[in-house]
Amino acid sequence: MRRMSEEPRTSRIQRQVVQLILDRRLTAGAPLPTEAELMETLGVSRNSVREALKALQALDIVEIRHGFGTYVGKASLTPLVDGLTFRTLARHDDDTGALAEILQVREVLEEGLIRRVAATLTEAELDNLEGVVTRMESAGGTGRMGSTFPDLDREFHEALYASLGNALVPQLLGAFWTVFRRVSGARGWTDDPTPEITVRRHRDIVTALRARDVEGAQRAMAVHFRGIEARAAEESRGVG
Amino acid sequence: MRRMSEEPRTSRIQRQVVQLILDRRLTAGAPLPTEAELMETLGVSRNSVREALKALQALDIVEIRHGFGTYVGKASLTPLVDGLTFRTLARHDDDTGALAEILQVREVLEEGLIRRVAATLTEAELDNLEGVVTRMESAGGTGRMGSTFPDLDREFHEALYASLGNALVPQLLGAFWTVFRRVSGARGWTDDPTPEITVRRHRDIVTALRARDVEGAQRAMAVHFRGIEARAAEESRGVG
DNA sequence: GTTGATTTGTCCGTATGTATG
DNA sequence: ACATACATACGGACAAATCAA
Repeated sequence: MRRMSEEPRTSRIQRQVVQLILDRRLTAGAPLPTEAELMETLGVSRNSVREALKALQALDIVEIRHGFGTYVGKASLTPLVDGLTFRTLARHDDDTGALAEILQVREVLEEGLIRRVAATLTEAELDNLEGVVTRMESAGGTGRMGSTFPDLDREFHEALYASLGNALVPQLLGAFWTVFRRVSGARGWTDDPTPEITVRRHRDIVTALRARDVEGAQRAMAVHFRGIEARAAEESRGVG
Repeated sequence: MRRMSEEPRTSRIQRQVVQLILDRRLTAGAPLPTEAELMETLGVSRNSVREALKALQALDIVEIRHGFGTYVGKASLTPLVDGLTFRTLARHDDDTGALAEILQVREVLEEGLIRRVAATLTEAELDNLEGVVTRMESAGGTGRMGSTFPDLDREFHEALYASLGNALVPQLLGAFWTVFRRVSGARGWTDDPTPEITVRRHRDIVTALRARDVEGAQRAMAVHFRGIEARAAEESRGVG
């Protein structure tokens, strides 16, 4: 007769800590019991507590501040970023494939999302978007492309879907964007060689949105992604 | 004179282990150095090694088997599932909001994706989809709904996008699906009260696809999601 | 089936670094 | 400068799980 294998202590502690957060209705930033308190409450050693907290920290469910305390985390999508980055970098065989998959998901998402915001975008929001494009233009025109240009690109896509009121959307898109950029950096890719064209793609999107042309906006977004895909393919060809 | 705060040891070890996997071109399932070897190679204590490995395990970048060894993980999207589940459960204020956000992302994704597969789906794949729907029908018709019905629903949506050749898509959809189901379970929601309608929605999708009616397929998918949203809203209203 | 070797799981005690007052 | 509270890190020890002889 073999005893059913029990759950590992660390996993159990992880669940218990999560349950504690849920039960006490703690929100992000709220202080958690100290390691010593958790040791006593749960009846386990410090090592077990620490290993469980480290795992939860990796998921951004708890945040540990050295010499200060442990707090409820923001549960951001950084674990997704880390995982996707690792996946992409680890697939040496199917090099450009993993990035292309992420790009396709982003493309499908944004082409669908832009249809939904096209009708609800206010003039003020359109002005804001146009302002971002103008800043992209001046950033790209001043010779060498600083770190601001990609950030403005990200800002554009985030601002575009702000009116949806869906907090998950910008986080997901931001996660994909960050993975793309990290992998690009790790592979030593050059910056956008034709920023003027990229700026124009964005301006086309705003123009279509201002005209309340839903189909045109989606088409402009699709064209934008064709450019990104072509560039990614070009870069990976140049490296491989 | 204050020394610049150094990077925490555990974080550094995490990066080093990841780098080791990348440098040695290890793929999922490949054995990693033992804790003792890592201790010596990296010149750190066993606890530090273990905490780093626990964090990487939470990200599914490494897999630890008790009494056996440590291996390269599959880098699945389970961290995303854990994070989204926690987020949804932790937001007591905006209860149904977090689930609705996930549902909206899934909806935008699937409505866009079905357009792309509509043209490339083979007759064999359509037959397979129809088979899944038929099994759903019989599972729902036999009185009480076992655990097979939701699984068949998931199988349908996964098989639908298999021809895309994008491995990320089914994983992402599967992650959203799992979160939805876990949260439903945690809230004690009942099973689908009208399985016949759900089955019909799926059959409508297959019918449209078989007719190569792209618009119709997208519309059928949209209708399907309207039903899911309505049910979710109903359930959360009944609980709240 | 038992034993032994290997590897991870858990615990303890101690010392050190960090942030706050 | 000092004291307190807390997380970080180390070394040693034993328990539990797995596999192979």
